[in-house]
Amino acid sequence: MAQQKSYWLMKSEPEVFSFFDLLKAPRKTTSWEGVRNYQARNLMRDNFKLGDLVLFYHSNAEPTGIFGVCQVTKEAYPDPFALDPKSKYYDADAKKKGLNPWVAVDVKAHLKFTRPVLRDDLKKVASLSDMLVLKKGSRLSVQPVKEREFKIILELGQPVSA
DNA sequence: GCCAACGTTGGC
DNA sequence: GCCAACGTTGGC
Repeated sequence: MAQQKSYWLMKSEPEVFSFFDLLKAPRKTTSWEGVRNYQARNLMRDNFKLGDLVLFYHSNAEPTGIFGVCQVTKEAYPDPFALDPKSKYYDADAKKKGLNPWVAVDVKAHLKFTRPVLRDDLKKVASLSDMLVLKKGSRLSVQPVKEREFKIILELGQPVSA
């Protein structure tokens, strides 16, 4: 049976880590660590598959929007930062129990948009109005995206190889 | 900087 | 198990 590719959106504050940081990273790859929300974790742990494509969204920024696409290059593995007391993602409870519930994945820059698809652009497209990221109060940092939505966004972003 | 919406914590 | 209080997210 053919592997079905899934599509995702992940938020990052560009002050912390932007899509441009990812382009400059060694092998244009980063570990996506520090997710500390169960719903987001479950998506990464159970549903992220090699080759899945991820929209890279800048949140809490000026401007907010999608700047490119990355690809899953390593499926879920235990997030080492959860057990590192020096990390801001440290989870003392996980350390104490000797049980790390958190996972990371690796993603690699895949496409960069020649025109970022800003939040305001997304809001103008009626067929994207169901997107979770556009809902008021939506805080989920890892979200599923429909193939249909993904394709529309690619058209808007005019991507080139990253 | 404000504040609404959300997820988590902890007292009961 | 309820729910108020709290801390965080993130658009504006």
